[in-house]
Amino acid sequence: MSRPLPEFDLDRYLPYRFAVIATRLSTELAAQYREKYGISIAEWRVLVNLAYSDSTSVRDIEKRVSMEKSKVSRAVSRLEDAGYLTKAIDDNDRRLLQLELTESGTGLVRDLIPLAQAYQDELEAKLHAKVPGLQAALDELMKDTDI
Amino acid sequence: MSRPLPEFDLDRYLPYRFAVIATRLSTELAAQYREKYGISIAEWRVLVNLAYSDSTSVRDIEKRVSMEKSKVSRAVSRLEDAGYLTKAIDDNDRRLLQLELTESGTGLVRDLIPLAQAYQDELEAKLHAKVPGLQAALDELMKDTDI
DNA sequence: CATTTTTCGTTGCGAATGCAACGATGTCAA
DNA sequence: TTGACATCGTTGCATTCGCAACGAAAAATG
Repeated sequence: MSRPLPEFDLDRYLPYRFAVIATRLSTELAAQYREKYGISIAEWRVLVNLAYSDSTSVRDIEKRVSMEKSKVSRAVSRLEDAGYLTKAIDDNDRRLLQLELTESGTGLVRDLIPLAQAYQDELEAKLHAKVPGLQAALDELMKDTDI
Repeated sequence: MSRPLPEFDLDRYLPYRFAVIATRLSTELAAQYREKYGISIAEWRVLVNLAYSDSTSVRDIEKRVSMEKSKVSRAVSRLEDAGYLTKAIDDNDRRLLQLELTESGTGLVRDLIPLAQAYQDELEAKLHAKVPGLQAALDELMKDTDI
């Protein structure tokens, strides 16, 4: 007969839980963005990072979002083609790109944010008092890039 | 001049945070699994679900893990080819599959679990007292399939 | 300086992904 | 019973993905 399996509580296993929840949250949102504005999640992240952080290069975004640089690069190219941002070479370091939202891109972000905020509000309402504890835990998990 | 952007705190935005953390956790783990045992995350999930839950059909796993059924189906096929599980037709409902780990599959799970548990322990150590609050929040987010 | 090493962004490529469509089976109602 | 409808798992297909390799540029080394 085979030996018994080790004890293991799949329902508390954090990598698994995070993956499942992240997929659910993102899929829901992605549907809204794609349907209404024709952009993907990767593109959404690039737009919002340009609008709400100091990230200006592909590398800045890559680091900040833990997104593969090829994924960032392709998202940026699509957004450029759509006229939502411009690429320029950084004069101080000619390897870097300086990404900048266009008027059109800024306008798009203005439209996207209320959708995002509404979803956030919905989640926080559902979580009630659990929000601070959750955010504190997420802070901790984000702390080291290399867990 | 363009109107200002709405207020928005990207660093607290839950779908975004979950996606980033989930990617980090999974990527780290996936490297270990692939390197040591040649299996993907999708395959890992199928194996562990068969070992530690009552899921026996593709659909059970699909529901439990929020994984596309085609993804489950392909993971199952690869695992079958590798000899880790068997497919049988459910006699009560001939549309369903009854998936079952082989000896070899059970052995593999026995090897995988300590790795997974070590990672969980590491995360919990890092989170200290924040674990219960986090798990409670995750419970809440998992509650409704359709958030 | 010259040379080696590192960094940035892009691209090629094979693998994985999600979606829709499909055949087979089961369910339900007329 | 029969026909319409729903469900399960697979597969085809276009898209996306991650990784490695690359050229260009900068930094480090000597």
